[in-house]
Amino acid sequence: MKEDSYHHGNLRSELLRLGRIALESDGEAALSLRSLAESAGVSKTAPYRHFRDRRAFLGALADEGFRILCVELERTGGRGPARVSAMGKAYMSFAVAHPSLYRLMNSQSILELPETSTSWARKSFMMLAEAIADETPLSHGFDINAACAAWSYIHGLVLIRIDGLFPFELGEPDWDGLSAIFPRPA
Amino acid sequence: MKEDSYHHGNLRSELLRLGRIALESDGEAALSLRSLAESAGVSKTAPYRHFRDRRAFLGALADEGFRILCVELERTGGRGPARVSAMGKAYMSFAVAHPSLYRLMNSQSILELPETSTSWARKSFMMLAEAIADETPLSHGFDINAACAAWSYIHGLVLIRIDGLFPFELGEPDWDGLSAIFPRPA
DNA sequence: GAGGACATGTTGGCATTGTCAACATTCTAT
DNA sequence: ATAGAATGTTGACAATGCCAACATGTCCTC
Repeated sequence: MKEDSYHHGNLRSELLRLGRIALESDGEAALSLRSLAESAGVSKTAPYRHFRDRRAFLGALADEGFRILCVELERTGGRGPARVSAMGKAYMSFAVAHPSLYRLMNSQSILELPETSTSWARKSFMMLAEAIADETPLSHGFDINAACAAWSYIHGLVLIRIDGLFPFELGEPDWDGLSAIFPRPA
Repeated sequence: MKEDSYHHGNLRSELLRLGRIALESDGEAALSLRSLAESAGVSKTAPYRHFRDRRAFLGALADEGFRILCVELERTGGRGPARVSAMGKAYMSFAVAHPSLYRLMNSQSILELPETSTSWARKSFMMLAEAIADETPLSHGFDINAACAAWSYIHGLVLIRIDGLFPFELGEPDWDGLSAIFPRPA
């Protein structure tokens, strides 16, 4: 654990910490393992002892992100419509707080990784889906299409906001109406 | 225009053509101006006579994409609800046909470019927004929040589909219900 | 404790890429 | 024809991902 010992002691978590910072300040494309290694005061290839390659490192960052997201979704209280809108808000808050991380977490090449992400990613989705299912009339049970529709809407809102896609001023989304929109009667 | 002349003759459009192909086959991150130049049978720095830098090249690709999208949205006929759902379908079809291009068109760093995209990008959005406005009760007029909500939903659906985010089988979205969902009465 | 397996870190190197500067060739307009 | 603008080429530099070979430290076993 010494500062100047041959072994760093915490390199893996230190790289992840620096990676989070670099990711949010300059975006994924600009993130390089070499420069992170330098920041950590370690040689250029040291990171490869902890991550198979750059993609695996990004996968680990994304995995962390999903874990945090799960915690924040879990923390939302309430039941029924209130819970759904609280989750929508929490989801948006997370994305606005960590926009590059949010993009990374939902990027194709990262979610393709077999070893990382999938479980936490799936869990965070299931939390949303279940909150929506609670809201569904019981006769319908768990409506996968309604869950996907709701998620699509939130995902779209989030991206349009964090990517600055919308060319006009926007008010706060109508979170309270969220559960009223989905699911709709067939 | 000769094959082996010093001047290529069509380098700009040839690079764009090759760029579209490379973009869809390997994704944006793997696209390199050097390799495109080589494919075009031209030296590694020739592209810089036509595009300021890599980002500007991607911007030109995105611009083309928006132009095509506008054409395809324009082509959708109908009025009222039918037009809205037709546009939703056309939008999705475009994205599914050119997923990497769609991602590029909606990426932050590209839309930041001052010279490209903005006008066509804005136009394609306005087309969607106006179709939705047509559908809005006239007393409401052009409801920017409703337009954004509808766009968010479609954008989310598209990304979830092209990025393969959804961990379950999905049915076709309920396009016919689209205009019934947004706008909703305040 | 001695010694060896294993984890972790380092050096040097290679290929790819973006981009610049300096130079070459061709086209266009006068 | 000739000057100047377009367009293309060569050579170079720095940054990066990643590999191989080697160094150093940790830890477990005897």
